Amino acid sequence: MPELPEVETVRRGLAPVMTGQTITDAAVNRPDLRWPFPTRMAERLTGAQVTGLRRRSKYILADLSTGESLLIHLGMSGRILISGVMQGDFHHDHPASAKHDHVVLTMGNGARITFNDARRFGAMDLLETALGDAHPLLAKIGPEPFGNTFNETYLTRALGGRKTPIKTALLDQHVVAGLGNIYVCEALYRAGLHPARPANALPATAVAGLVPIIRDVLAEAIEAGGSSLRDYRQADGELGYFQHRFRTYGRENEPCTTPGCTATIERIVQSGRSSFFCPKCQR
DNA sequence: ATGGGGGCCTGCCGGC
DNA sequence: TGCCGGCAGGCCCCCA
Repeated sequence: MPELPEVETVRRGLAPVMTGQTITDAAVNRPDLRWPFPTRMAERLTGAQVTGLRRRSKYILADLSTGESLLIHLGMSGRILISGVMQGDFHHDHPASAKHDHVVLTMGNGARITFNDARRFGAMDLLETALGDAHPLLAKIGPEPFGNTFNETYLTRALGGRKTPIKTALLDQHVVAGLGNIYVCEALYRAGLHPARPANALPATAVAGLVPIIRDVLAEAIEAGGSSLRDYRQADGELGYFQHRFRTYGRENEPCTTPGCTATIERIVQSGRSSFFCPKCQR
């Protein structure tokens, strides 16, 4: 499910109900997700106060008063839902004991934080907060797209020498953090770049243009609460609505929406993933 | 070092 | 109604 905008939306939803609260109970309903949970995870979570919620790439990090941080990745189908507390004007409840509810945290304020993941490509781990990005899953991830180190100079170097298609390169988390299949397709459409263009053959102007385009598409998606396909929800149960602004993703055979363009969106497969693009607008 | 493909899982949808 | 293939927002790992 989740790319950077969806993960950031979930983080923002969790922050007000988790920050400053103590985890009074941790129900761990299976031994693993993609990998085994860390030893005694439930015990290490119970009684800990959540001092802050951060995001790095597509990971959520909950810093705990114990000196550890809970690392969460949603994989493809992971969801986090809040229940048991009033959320704004509405109370979104979550059916008790739903299928694939793998971890449920109960907070001191009564909130229940449920991690549900049908496909179990998600992950959870505990690491020493002081380790920072030294965790194996974080160590090799590229710069945050909204950070200063993600700029034209950096991107030129990162793409240089890479013959791989620009689509594949931008999907590579070592190049830039947080992009997934949807937002790469949308960014390349905005940039007017064909997804099969070799990454190392882009003109300097195209590379320079990608930096603000990537930031814009992600920022707009965050503002819209992410994109809701299939089962994605914000943590409060609300749907995101950026999917209504897709120009290419999932629009195979539909008309290109660029004013004056009469072409239809095409789909190709690159590195086993669908790429959607307009053959006239993207070269 | 780069890149391609397999594999991990479950669910859903369309076609027969 | 049922079965089957194809597809899905991610990413690690192995191989060339």
